[in-house]
Amino acid sequence: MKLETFSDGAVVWRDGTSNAPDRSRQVRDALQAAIVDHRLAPSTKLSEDEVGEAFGVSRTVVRAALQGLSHAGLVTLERNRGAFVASPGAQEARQVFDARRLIEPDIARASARNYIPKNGKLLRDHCSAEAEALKAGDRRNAIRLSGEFHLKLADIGGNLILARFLGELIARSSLIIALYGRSGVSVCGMHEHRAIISALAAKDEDKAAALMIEHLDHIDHDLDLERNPPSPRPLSELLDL
Amino acid sequence: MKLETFSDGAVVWRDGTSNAPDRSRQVRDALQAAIVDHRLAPSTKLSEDEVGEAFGVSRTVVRAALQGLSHAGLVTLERNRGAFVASPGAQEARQVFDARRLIEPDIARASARNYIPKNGKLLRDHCSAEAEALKAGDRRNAIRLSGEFHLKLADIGGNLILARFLGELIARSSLIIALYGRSGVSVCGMHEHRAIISALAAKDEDKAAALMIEHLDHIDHDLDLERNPPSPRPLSELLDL
DNA sequence: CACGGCGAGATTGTATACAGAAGCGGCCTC
DNA sequence: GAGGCCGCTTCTGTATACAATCTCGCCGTG
Repeated sequence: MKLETFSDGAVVWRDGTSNAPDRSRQVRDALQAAIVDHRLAPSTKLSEDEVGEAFGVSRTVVRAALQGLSHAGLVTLERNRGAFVASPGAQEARQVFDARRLIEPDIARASARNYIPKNGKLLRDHCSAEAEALKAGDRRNAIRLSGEFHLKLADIGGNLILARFLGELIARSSLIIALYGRSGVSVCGMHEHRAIISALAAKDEDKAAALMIEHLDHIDHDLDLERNPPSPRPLSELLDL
Repeated sequence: MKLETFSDGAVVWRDGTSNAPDRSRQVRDALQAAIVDHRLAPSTKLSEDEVGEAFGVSRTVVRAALQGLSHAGLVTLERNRGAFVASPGAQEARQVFDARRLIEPDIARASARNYIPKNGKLLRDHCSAEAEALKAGDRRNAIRLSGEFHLKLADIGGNLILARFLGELIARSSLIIALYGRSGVSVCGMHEHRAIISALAAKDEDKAAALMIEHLDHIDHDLDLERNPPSPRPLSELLDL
């Protein structure tokens, strides 16, 4: 399948995640998923050989995936030493959340502007899935869905560039929560998600933005950036696919 | 991009440009520079072999560089077809500038907050260099310096994550100006840069933000997003290193 | 004359081989 | 016994070889 570009700029440029038999991206996505839902702890070493063997691909492919993750800030590459799951410091954590506080209210506004009923159904279904995962104690899916909610909002907002930025920020947030989260579980107040949906449905931009700020503040207040020293060096090996 | 993490959380996150004999990054930077200052036109094909020969490296290194540029939105990769200098459509262009209008005022505010006299000197010197390049008709350097001014502001602002995002946005802006710019030359009203510096020196956050918005609007108004169809493209070869 | 299939050439996708750097342990020295 | 030096091992960095896929021109047919 090809990627079509139209003259008027209606570029439907979705990352070729779905249909492309792009092995490197598959590995990248799998690793990102594993990092985001805390199966791979910060500072875990990602040896090229090891990862390659796990996915049945050569180091070439793995390297491409790791470089992509590095660009997204989920992995740090150290020359001649290898790749490690990122372990953001307190300062970096603050900057990530500052960036989110800047971007997400604007996204919420845009979503309210662009809102159509179909969005509401999708978002509500999403929230139900979240609730279900949370109730079932399925922490992995709860975390993933919680982040995806914010991403879906960004998609509705319509600015694909901001959406991609936010994707990075959310992924990194997940790392940060893994390192500094207090409760860890109540990652994202799901009720707040529902409240935001209501504001969108009412096309109330200001309210949507305000609720988003409040929501982010709640997530932020669940962090303890002081107490936790960057983290020692646990070396775990859990790549259960 | 290497990330050094200290135990106290003081993350010094320097691009490994200077000391690292990282060939892939060198190629990436050279290509980015060539794209940004319009030596490489949008839609130009970047053949791996060709680029590799130009820099005297193997395709392995080139591929890494191209993938990085693709992630930054300066290059589009098409599977089994190769890499091309990106040719953003009108919609994408609007999104880039919308993102800048969102991020840069905040950066201006932060810069005003963090301002110390040393910054003023650096920025004024930078402006002088801009003026000089402009007067000398050195379009390449004028464009580059004009963009770098915004980046320096982001550095002063202190949020490295936003600074990196902005770096991407500025690079892409350069592409957009190449495609849709009317005058093309008055890329960035330099006087507006000076005005912003004054606002920073006065630590007047609101004024700095307002001036920044105005500045971005001016750049934006120099674009003609309607008229220009993405543009067909020749194959030029101007990689003067 | 137009259209569609087909094959040669070119270009990318992936694997593998080799070279060089970092880490580790043993051994020697003081 | 402690510390430092030097080899080995393991890993990454880079180049290259081979396979898969696409492009484009050619030729045959309707």
